[in-house]
Amino acid sequence: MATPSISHRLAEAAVALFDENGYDETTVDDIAARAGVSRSTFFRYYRSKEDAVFPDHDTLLATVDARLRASTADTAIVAVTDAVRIVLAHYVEDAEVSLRRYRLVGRVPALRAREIASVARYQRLFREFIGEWLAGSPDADLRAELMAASVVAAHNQVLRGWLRAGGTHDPFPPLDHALGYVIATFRHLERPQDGKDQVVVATFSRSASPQAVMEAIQDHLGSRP
Amino acid sequence: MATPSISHRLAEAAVALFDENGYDETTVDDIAARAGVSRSTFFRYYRSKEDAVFPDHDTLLATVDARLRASTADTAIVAVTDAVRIVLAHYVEDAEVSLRRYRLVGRVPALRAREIASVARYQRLFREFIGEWLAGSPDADLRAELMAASVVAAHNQVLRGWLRAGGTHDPFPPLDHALGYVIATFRHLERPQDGKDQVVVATFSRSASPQAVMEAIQDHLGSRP
DNA sequence: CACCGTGATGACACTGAGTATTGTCAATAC
DNA sequence: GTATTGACAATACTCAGTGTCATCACGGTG
Repeated sequence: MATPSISHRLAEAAVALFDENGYDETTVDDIAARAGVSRSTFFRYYRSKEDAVFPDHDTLLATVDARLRASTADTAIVAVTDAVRIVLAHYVEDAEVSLRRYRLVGRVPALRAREIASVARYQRLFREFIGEWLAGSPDADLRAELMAASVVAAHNQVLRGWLRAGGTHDPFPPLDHALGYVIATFRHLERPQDGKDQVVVATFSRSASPQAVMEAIQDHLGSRP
Repeated sequence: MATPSISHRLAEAAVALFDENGYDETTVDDIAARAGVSRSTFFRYYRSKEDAVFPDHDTLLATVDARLRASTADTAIVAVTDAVRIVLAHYVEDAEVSLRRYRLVGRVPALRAREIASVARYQRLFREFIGEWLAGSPDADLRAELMAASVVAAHNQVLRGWLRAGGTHDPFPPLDHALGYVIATFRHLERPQDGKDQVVVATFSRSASPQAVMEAIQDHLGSRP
């Protein structure tokens, strides 16, 4: 259409003004004026000034939630990696906007706080999903918490690297690497299929003393009480 | 002294009023009036309404920072666990206040956001410290990010459990368990001392097929590229 | 064509957080 | 005794966010 949606015009006006004049210096009136609507209309589309910077977070969160829920215990790991890829893909799709927002968020504490809060919402989602997946196994809550935190941290690390590099390279190989790392690290979280068919690998240095071997074994056993 | 510090009176008045009348329903004027000072005095002691709920976060953060900086690469793990214990100890010291705040934060989204932001600051601190510690090793940034996230997640999991239980039990054994778990999980993050003297443990199910063993080994190797 | 319901928008008023400025008073220094 | 400093109060201001009501465009209906 000739005139893009009001919602989109508002978001664009907001980011442009924040960029030009600074966040605190820009009033909602300014944004509404630039978008050619009234102040009240702004608040009809966005609950707050910050909201205009993160227009589609709720949608994305719902998408991730849906992807996680559309899986069984057998496909949990795939669901998690898929969900993370969805999020990253969302940033990559609109690299222009993502980069501008990244620079903006870096300069405005209020926006940084907002972003951190939304990251926490993803982490909570993953935690709940993984918690259900692991339910019944020992330390399920703890493990779910740790794995959710790691998954989200891995995503953020890759995303930040991509943003800092100016959104130039393809971030999915790094993401796969990072997620592979997380999954390998947490592989022993998976519930043993039938309790007897586990495969575990151990190697010993030929020069290792029996004491050193014992300590390694104790550490290993100590982590699964 | 007969009259406690104004700062303390303000914080107490704030939490009391938030408890009685709700957060949004309480104005800064109310808080100041209850503390027997003027509105402007409130803002002299706290930058915002939320600040009054988390009076000593900055101090605690500085303490943690100091503890981390007062360590070398050799003692990094001890420093991390110590730092986490400092934080938990701070909550336990004043269980009364911690519990009241926990209930309050659970009900007020604005406070929850604030708390999440301060958790992020701890995580950042740990990430930087661990990053320096691992500097030079492959994937140092990624590993630092993951371990910091896990350490913080472990702490929060234990803290939440303690708070939900009403602050009754001693949370340090659970913390040790959780941290032990994290450290065991990330043990292979430690840089090998001299590259040849590692001790690694591997066990195989007697019924495992050679293929299963090979897969396990490949997974193991895949996590250290 | 006149009428009517509906949904989007604007105009406006109000509350309250946070800031900045200025004034006042008391303690301490000199 | 006077000057300086610092803690607090008083006041006015900006602006985010909420709520209410009027207006206008519109599509359908009689």
